[in-house]
Amino acid sequence: MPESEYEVELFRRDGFLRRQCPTCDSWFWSLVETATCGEPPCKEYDFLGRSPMKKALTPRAMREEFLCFHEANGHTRVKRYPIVARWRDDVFFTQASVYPFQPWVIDGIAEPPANPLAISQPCVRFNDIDNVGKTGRHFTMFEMMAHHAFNRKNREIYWKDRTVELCHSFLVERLGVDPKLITYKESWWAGGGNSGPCMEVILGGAELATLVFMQYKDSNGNRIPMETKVVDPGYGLERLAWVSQGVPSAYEAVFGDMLQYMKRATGATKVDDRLLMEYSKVAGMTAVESFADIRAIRQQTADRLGITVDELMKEVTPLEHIYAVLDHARALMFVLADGVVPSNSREGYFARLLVRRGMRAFRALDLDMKLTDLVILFVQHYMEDFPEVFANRTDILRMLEIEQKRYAETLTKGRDIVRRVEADLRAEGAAKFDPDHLVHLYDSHGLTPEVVKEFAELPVEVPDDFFARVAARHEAAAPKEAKLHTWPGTPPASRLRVYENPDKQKFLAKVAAIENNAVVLDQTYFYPEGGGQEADHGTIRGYDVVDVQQIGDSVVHFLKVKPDALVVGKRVTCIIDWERRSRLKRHHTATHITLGAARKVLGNHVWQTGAHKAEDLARLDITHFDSLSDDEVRKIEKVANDIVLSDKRVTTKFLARDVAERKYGFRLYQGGSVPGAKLRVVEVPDWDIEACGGTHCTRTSQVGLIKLLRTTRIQDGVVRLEYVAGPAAVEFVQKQSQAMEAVRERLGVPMDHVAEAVARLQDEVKDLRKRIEALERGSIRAAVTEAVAEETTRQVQLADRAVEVRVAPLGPLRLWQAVVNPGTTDDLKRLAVPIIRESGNVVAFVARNTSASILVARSADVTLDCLSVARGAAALLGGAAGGTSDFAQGGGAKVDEIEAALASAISAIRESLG
RNA sequence: GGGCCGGUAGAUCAGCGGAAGAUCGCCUGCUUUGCAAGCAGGAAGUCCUGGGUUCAAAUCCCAGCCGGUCCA
Repeated sequence: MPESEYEVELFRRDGFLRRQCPTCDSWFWSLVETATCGEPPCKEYDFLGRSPMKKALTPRAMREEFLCFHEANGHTRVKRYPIVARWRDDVFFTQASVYPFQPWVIDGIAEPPANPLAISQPCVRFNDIDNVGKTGRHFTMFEMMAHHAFNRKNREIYWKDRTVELCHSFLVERLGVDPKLITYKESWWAGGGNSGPCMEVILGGAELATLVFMQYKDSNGNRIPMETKVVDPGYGLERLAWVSQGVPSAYEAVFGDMLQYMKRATGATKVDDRLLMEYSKVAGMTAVESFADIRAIRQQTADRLGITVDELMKEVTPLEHIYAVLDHARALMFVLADGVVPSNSREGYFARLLVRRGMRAFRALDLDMKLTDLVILFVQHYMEDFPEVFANRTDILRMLEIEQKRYAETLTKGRDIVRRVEADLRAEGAAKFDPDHLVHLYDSHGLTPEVVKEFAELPVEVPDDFFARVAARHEAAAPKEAKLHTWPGTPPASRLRVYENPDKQKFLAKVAAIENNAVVLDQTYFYPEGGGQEADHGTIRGYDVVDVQQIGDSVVHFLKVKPDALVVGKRVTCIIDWERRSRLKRHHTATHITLGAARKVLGNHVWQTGAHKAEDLARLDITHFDSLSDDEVRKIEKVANDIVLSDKRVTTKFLARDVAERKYGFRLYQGGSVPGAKLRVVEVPDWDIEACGGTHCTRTSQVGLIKLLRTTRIQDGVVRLEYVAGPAAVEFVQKQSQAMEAVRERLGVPMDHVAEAVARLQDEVKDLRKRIEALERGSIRAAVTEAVAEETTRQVQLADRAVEVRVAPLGPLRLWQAVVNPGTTDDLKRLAVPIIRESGNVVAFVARNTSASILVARSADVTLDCLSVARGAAALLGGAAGGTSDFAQGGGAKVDEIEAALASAISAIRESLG
């Protein structure tokens, strides 16, 4: 790496020296000679118990210190961004302070809210979740503080010199750190498609910050200089607070009161600080990648302290669980406050993961406590700095309660499942739960090996590669479906003018390009499919337009047939199918109104996760933790229609992205990420505001009736509403009342008695069916109980018809035969069962339908192999038979052979018994 | 978005190609001073829906609906 990349003014001015670390070979800068670069594993923490900072600061104080310092140095303090990154579709969560500015701001498309700015951004990362609680430094949720400067091509704010200077003086002047203790380590940063040089700021063996100078865009192996160079430093708030306090672990520094509360609740005996410090030191030295690393840390710590690993773990394990549960509760509070609904997919799954891990930690601690208990405390602790956690507390706690209940149910069920699996294992003679069973129990039933261990009596063998085995079951890749309508290559650019005049129904345009059925015009008022709204239809010089798609900078019209009469360069008349457009418009505005209604009725956690507006139906997917009750559906429908009737004005306007975000917040991003510097903001006043590119009614009253048709829970945490509006609603209501009227007429009752009448009919059918069965049985039984002296024919009632059954004495037994035509196997069964329930009977019945059936059965006290008899007869029918020696059935396709098959069965029986 | 598991009596589930079952709960009777219980009998089923394979499907295959679970 060339030295010039890193040699900043501060280093020259204050006389920093550049040296290479003898252990890790990396280059670093410091004021005095130091043995190594100062960062683990070259050097271990030496701030524990003796902070290099002048004051011990809580995270809150440290945050304020940082933000004030940068305000004093020309930065504007900005509010934190949501922890759910709804403005982008490549990630679920905000994982760094720069995420809110990617991609629009750093690509130079949109303006930042201020420049330069200072922020403390809550982030979540789940890749280290296994280490949380164990390493002294890993969290799932943390605050990344930063002072960002976005250097545009013609407007440089500041770059490396000032960045390092700010960092240095913050540490030295504000936090009172001896400059001789700080080292700046040269490194290279890459992430999210960008890269650049960076400097790691090391103090007391800990990395406090990474100063990233983002200046390249990496695209397939090439490093392209960015037009906007971004100062992207990341200061770990938790890390800074920890170092300032010099306590044994970051958790001790961050969780303060809550930690004391938990320690009291568990009655955790005071653990020797020295032990924890050694543990943190060793953990700090290790890059933790697998459980083996954790094991190594434990061993090494124990060795240093001169105790066994067991002795160490006895002290430390309860604390690890306490740390984890505190971390998870805090992360949940933020994640749920920002509108994540726990679910089995997407971002919701991570919330579920936190709940389940948290509950398991409580179990391990043997504590009768819930995450909600902790979250209530965290809300109180954070409400001053983050009032939104207080505002949403009811929603947060409700979702947590439900989630806790669900996991409790999973565990209750799990206990039974484990018992059953265990019984099967014993039956097979297995002596233990092998890895395959454990993987299945986890993957399909959510039971971790530790939970299985708890429920099982057999020994449980957990393989070290357990999670790798689980992962191996999830490797199959999903094929992407191709788009229906495409243009080969890149179509020529064209102007989309629908926003300039959304009322234009007819216009002239010049044909710019033609490719098969696809046409590009120089300008168009056709709405291309987008934001869940289907494309406009219509005609271009008489040719039917069946689809319109935005492809790059172009709008492509797809025609029903190849437009042979169109000529490139010629002007053509274009007409939009206005009936379709106005239906789409109504459904789109109805969608915004309904979303607002769902939010109002169900709560603030309701977000749109998808929507589709067609001509005759609209649907909206929202986040919600349960399926909707009839009452909730009715309420949403009522509230939505109230808004329709209130005749509110629907406004649309273009706003700069940062202005819109500042003014309306992130509720704007309902439909997912929206591209561009400017957002089109659609507002139903006091009701709903969204960034939306669709076409809309100008007043809510134009939507007409909104009729909810049905709601389904399309996955855990997501409910789909289907509804119609305007003329589509009228059509639906007409069709439905017509259908209802037809039903009512058949029943011959007034409309309000229809349900009752149907219920009565159902009961009647049930009753009749039973009576028929009873009659059948009675008639057959009557035939059976009569004495038989010689061969006779008896009539037996079978459902709707009488069947002739012949019965003949056969020694002390009675032999029954019958041909049921038409008849099925089931008929034979019903006929035979009452007979063979009595003693001394043998039956051989055949039936004819689309296929032929035979049944041979006997009473329990008769000795006869019915199965072989049936087999012999079925062979004649061209089929096969099965069953047991006392009850065999079979059949075949040769329906004309039933008489012969019966005769053969009878003679086989006579032979065997005679 | 994808993988895996499941849907049978009011509840929990067994059965997994040849007569729809168990346990608990429910009803009736008997036993018991009472309770807990015991004994005998009984009611209770669209085997999720629709196609297919088969002589025959709760059972096998396909599609759908519903639920659970894991992964990204």
